Amino acid sequence: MSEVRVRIAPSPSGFLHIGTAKIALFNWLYARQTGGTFVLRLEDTDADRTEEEFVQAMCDGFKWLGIDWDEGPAFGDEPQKGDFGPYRQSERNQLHRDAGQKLLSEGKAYRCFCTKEELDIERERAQKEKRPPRYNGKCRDLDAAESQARHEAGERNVVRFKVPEGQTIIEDLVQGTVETQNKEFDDFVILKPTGDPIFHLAVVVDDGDMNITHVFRGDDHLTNTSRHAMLFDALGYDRPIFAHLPMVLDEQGKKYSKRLHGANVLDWREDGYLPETMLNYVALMGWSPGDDEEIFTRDELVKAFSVDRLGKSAAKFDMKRLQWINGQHMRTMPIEELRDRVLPRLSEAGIDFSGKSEEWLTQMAAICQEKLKTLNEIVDYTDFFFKDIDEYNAKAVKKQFQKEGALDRLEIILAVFQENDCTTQALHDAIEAVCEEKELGLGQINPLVRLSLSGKMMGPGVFELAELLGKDECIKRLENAIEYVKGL
RNA sequence: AGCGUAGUGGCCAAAUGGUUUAAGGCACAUGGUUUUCAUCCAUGCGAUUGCGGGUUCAAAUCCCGUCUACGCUACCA
Repeated sequence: MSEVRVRIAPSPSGFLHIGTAKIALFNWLYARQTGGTFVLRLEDTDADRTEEEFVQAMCDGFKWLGIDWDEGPAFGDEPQKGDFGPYRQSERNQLHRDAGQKLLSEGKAYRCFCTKEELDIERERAQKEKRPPRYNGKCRDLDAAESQARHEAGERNVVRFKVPEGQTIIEDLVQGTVETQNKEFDDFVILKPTGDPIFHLAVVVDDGDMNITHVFRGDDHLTNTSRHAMLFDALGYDRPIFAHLPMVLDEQGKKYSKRLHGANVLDWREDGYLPETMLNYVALMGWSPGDDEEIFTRDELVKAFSVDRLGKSAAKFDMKRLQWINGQHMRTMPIEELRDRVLPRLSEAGIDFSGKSEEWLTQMAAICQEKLKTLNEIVDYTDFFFKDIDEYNAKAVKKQFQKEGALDRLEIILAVFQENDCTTQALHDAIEAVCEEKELGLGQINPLVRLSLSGKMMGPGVFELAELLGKDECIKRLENAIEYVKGL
């Protein structure tokens, strides 16, 4: 068996779609696991929809996910890689034309002079009579010489593939044996009047010429695969092994629309999700490990992946599950790494942390690690460190500051802070001791501390955050809180 | 209209004829964890395996039918 060669062939008409990412992931996993080659090929034949910035945007998505390619086209700073180029379909046009001509000259295809209008009428009639809409093969048996003459005279025509008799059998890695009667297919077009290829011809030629051995793609192509198989055969290529994967559905169970937030994989980066989360989650939509393991790093995925555990049914996107997976990854991440990933989110929120030491920032990340579900939540969890409290959480004010005895308790807390070292341990012990002495519960003290120091009712542990805030600042904030409560 | 694929608790899914009174996780609920939110831990909740037949001693698993969803049937990709 020759070396595994797989590919992802997106049409760069925008961003990297979550569905494309899923397909790319499985191709990539297979390549990495087998030591094979992962090829990036751009299906950019739809010229007006393809722009260089789209190519860049799409590849930014791949890079963020950590899906790297061994062969692919040049763009931006990327050099062309690989010996099977060009890797843009638009630059392979002549190859496709030649393949079409070859089939024509071998009698495996023929020119069709039917007009579009004729065919439209025929199709409509078929619909009305509840017959399957298929081309009737009118031009199939046209005399070759006559056909050529009409073509040379400039008569508009397309080239159709002459679908052979018999049946086509595909051994799909996911779908199993797919057997189709060739008579279910009409003679489909392979070359447009301009001589440009139709998609089906182009992919087959490209996959054939690039020696692609395995094709993992969306199951929307399952029916097309029989056509492709016939084309592979007719052109004398070895057929690759196919694996048709179910597509990604949105939370309503519909095909993931491009317009939906989250269709772009980079939307998830923006929302504070980790690339390994996306890989992990998407892998679990359509593949399951044999055991109860659910959390996988990129490397673990490469190791654990196996073709025979791919599923056939489509899965709906589930935000809650994604969040959970993200939390799991955040928790196992080295603290320095979490710090470095979280800091840019603070910058984006306009928070200036340049005055803090690296050690302090690491500590800040550490006290949040067990609580965060997304990177973005860091802002809500820590912004009070970097600015004065301009407003106390209204609900918390009602629940804490406006309670009977709040002021007395704040005075007690202030005394504790004044008399003790401002460390997690010291504060904890001191508060506990005071609680016992005054017969108070921690629940009557800690929420007041939190609210006074952070203005919020949630966040990192109170003593931990107090230590990071520093003694002077804590005392100042407690005094402010006392003034505030007096004014109520 | 033909052909194709899928249908297991709200969601992801395991189990391809029997060790299953259908795993596990998410979500949800309750309790505990230095208050609350979150995390974590524990417990719990919840499925006549789309529906109807059949084969079998035995079916989520095999067969037939049916419904629903999606895909392909483009001079789109």
